[in-house]
Amino acid sequence: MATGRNHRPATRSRGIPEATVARLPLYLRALTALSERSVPTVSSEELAAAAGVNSAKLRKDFSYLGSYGTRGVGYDVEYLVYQISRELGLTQDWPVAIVGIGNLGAALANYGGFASRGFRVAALIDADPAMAGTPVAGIPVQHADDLDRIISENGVSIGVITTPPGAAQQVCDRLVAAGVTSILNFAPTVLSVPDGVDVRKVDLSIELQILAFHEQRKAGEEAASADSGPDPAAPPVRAATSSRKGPDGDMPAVMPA
Amino acid sequence: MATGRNHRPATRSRGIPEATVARLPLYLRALTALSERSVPTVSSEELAAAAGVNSAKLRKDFSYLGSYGTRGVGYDVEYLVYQISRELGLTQDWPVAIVGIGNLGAALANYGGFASRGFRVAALIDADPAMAGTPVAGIPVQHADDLDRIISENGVSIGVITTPPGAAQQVCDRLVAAGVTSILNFAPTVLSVPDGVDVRKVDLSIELQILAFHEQRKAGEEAASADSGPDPAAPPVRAATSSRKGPDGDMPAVMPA
DNA sequence: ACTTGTGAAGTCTTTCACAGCC
DNA sequence: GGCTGTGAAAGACTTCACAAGT
Repeated sequence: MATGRNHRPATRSRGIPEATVARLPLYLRALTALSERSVPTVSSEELAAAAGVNSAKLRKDFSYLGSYGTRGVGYDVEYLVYQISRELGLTQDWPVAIVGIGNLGAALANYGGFASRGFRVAALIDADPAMAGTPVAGIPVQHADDLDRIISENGVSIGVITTPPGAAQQVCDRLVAAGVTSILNFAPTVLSVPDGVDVRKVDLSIELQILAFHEQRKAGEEAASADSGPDPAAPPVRAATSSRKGPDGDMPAVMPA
Repeated sequence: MATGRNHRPATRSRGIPEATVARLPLYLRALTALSERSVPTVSSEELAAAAGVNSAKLRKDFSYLGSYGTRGVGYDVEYLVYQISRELGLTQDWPVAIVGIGNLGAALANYGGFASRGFRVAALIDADPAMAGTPVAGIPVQHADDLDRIISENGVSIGVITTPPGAAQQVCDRLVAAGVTSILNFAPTVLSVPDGVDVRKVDLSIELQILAFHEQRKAGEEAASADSGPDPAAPPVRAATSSRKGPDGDMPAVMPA
């Protein structure tokens, strides 16, 4: 796992499954909406619907946190909001630094969802000297030369990388050296980090490619009869006679030079 | 053999596991980089390292596509690039429409990774009449009133939603009505769509919250040298005052009225 | 000698279904 | 009547380890 994943082996620490952790924010959002409408309690069925999951899964998820519901009644909204927030660490303030203030970096700096929940954009950093001082979302951009100082002065432990791919690894190294231990990476690169540093990746083009895969399936199914396939751009050629065995779409065999 | 029949694996992706599909773009990116450096062949070990996964997983993934390697040698880079591209449906052109041209929408419109592989930003749509006609990333923004026409005229089947959350479901409905069958949703909302429509979600604040969870745990580990509590599992301590039995941190202030 | 491809084993996640409580 | 909490079963995914091929 070159992505610097944090593997916590056998020793059963009080482990909440990763899949559950990934859904807690979803529940929290749904609960917050209910809270704003002053709904006092909610059943697993209702909450699950609002969060877009099924209710058995939700109940199982909550069971890892403790017994926070009341049989026959449901869950107390405010109480759950607090418990999940605490579990996620959102009862404290997390200063975040965004590195790479291009289109995407600026969009993130302006994104309301950040500030709304424990996260505070503490610094914007860019390598372009021309940007230094320019305020983006009301926060002045600082130069990358000062990255170290900025990170430690602000006590930043979560960094967001929105640089071009070529710069991402280097920025990552510097962030880690300065004390950052969690990174959200928007650059389409595989980052390598030392043990103990978490990386999460958001990759727009990967998401689109996954959609395209399913989209293609749908189209193929529809016209399952004819239409053997539009001849795409020059397919590479494969060598010699041999044991190719693609599941269906085998192709004219040719080999690259 | 297994006891059960093969039921639909939720997202029917005939044969190829969803987890594998999600990694194909990663492999493709690594392969493209190799291709650009004119590397002719690559072993599962090398390619796995470049993609940030382990080699057994990669080989298993490829085995779902067919036997595209050569034992004792490795994989032919160009050939694999083609096969994966075809599998993902990237040998054809996918016109994409982005709805909601705020900061994020504009960032996406400018994002090079889109165009680079089969995806073409065919239309930008926004509800603000003041934006109509303004070019963003060289493409004029069109008004949401014409959404229907724009989608069908351009043959768009993939839509990207970057509107504020309040507008997302409505936009989604209109996209679906106009013929879109795959949606990439950046709005922090659970979209409901009819069967046959795929939705993928990218949620920035969720990613941050997951990082915060792990970050918090790291901090706690450091400090609490002694194990966090007497008993991590749930012992039948349910007596005492009331029936709450959270793992450790019991309530502070935020209880309901 | 070297690397792929894959059954089998292991682990993680989801779902079922019902006991227990309101 | 209601609903939660949870063992147990089912299923999906990963990893192991080695036979088979070049």
